[in-house]
Amino acid sequence: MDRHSNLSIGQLGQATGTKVTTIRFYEEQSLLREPVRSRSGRRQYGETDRLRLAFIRRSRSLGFPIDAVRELLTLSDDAGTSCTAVDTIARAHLADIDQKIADLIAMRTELVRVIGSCRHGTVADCKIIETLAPRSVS
Amino acid sequence: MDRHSNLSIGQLGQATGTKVTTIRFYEEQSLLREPVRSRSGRRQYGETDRLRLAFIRRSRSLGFPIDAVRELLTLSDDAGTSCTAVDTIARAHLADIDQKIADLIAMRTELVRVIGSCRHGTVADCKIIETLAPRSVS
DNA sequence: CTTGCTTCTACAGTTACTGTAGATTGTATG
DNA sequence: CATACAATCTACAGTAACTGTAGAAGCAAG
Repeated sequence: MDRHSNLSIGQLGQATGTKVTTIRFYEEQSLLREPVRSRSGRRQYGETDRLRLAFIRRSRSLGFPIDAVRELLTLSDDAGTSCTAVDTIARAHLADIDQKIADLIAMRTELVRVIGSCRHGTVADCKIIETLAPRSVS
Repeated sequence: MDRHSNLSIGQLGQATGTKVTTIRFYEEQSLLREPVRSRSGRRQYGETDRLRLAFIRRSRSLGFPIDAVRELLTLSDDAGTSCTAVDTIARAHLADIDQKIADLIAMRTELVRVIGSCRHGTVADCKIIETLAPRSVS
């Protein structure tokens, strides 16, 4: 009682903030499975598709390229994937995620500081550039 | 004693993990100022450019589109920007940043769980998709 | 002075969408 | 039931943000 909430492509788009064309694009890239079709050929989606698409969109907006999203999805998809493979993928992304979190917190802190100083009537000069330490390049 | 560390475009690319062509692209988009040129016409960069480019790259990898990066840069650039304007920009991005942080922490937690279960020899089925609550659509 | 690497401009190609055209279908009134 | 109007279909062209390549010129080492 969940598989077949039966969303049209338009409704799925609405529910996830995704353009209809983008959904078809993800299908073409096999990020989304080919959905069941109605007698007249229209795509029919369920709750699982909605969660999956929401995940894809969120990941993309966090700056993960399509290939990274694909990898993260395999963690969910293949219950049959070996522990070693899962571990490798998960670990690889963990380092990246930690870096992203640290960067965002630094940005956040600086923005809060600027907003605070604004509230007291002062235009603080924003040091947002300096707060992100340059990435160490191998 | 900082303005003129005199980096070539190649060195700047190295220092920030950016392709030379991408640097020229950012210049064209006025994310980077037009640099001083050597007598023979080669671009010469300084420490300020390096920090700025590092910031741009980091922001991009965090999923901020070019226009958002441009806005964040104006916070740093225009000491003359009004307090109201600064506050508006900063606040607008703050909400986005908080959402990104929450998403990344959720992903991180799930990855850590999967890695942990792997270490104990079990293949946990990864619930990473479910951890990101679907974005509420206005 | 030549060999080889870097940089230059200009433009074509790639990734990840986004929009559009023309046909078909589903549905909400008159 | 008709018919208008929105949603969907396929197919393909356009956009954003790079990325690569060609051909010419600069520079440093041997």
